[in-house]
Amino acid sequence: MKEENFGQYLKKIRLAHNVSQRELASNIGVDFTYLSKIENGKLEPPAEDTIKKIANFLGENADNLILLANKIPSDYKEVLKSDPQIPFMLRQIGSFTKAQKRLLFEAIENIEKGN
Amino acid sequence: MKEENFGQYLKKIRLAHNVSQRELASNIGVDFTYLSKIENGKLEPPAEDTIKKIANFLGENADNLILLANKIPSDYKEVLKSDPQIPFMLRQIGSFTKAQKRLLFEAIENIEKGN
DNA sequence: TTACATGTTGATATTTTACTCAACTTGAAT
DNA sequence: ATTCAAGTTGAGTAAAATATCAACATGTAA
Repeated sequence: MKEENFGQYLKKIRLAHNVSQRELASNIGVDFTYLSKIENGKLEPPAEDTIKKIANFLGENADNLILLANKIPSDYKEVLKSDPQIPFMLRQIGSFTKAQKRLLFEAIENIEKGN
Repeated sequence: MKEENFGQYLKKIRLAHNVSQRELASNIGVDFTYLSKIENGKLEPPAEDTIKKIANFLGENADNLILLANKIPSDYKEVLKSDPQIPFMLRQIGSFTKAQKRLLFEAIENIEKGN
């Protein structure tokens, strides 16, 4: 199962919202030809800020789009720096099995609920 | 409690290892004057790759150094993309109280230990 | 006092990122 | 056949990121 790339996904959501390249472009403040090239994989995905504007205009989740673009949302920095254990934790999670991840998500649910 | 910056910290660990700017520089493949400026905050911290080489040469933790440089280790991308719930989780954790974080770290410990 | 190791500074260079602009193509409606 | 909206392509560019090089200063040990 090959991963969908940014360009393909952008085109898909843009069309799903019935928006032309020109319309999207003018609303987010870039040239429409730039979007064309991105959708066709001729250029790399845009900067994070531009991606956020796209997400915003199309009502999509910005984090997803940013990660698809192979970037890490820069907001995460604050979270990661807020506690020195968090970076460490993230690496641990990276080596978790699916079952362990499931347990983790459950644990988080419970912590949130205050159990 | 003001946060220590990259330059100050670099200088500290470099000296702790009794290494001159020239020695460190030549071992990681940059000009030593560049290190000088970084240590004195005249220039921004180096690229992630360069930071990794520093960490490696000085036997320090790369993630720490990279985060100090106000960057996110790009390795985290894989973890974040490995499961769509992880980015979401990270944001949740960002709004956790200290107590909740403590609970979370405990939970992770237990998951690892297989309880 | 010379010599040598270390560190600093100013000017500049290189590379990468993130785009723009002008020209052209394609397809559908009039 | 013309027009018009939409999309594509090639060449070029501006700014930010990441450094280098030459010159000089500073401390210290021979």
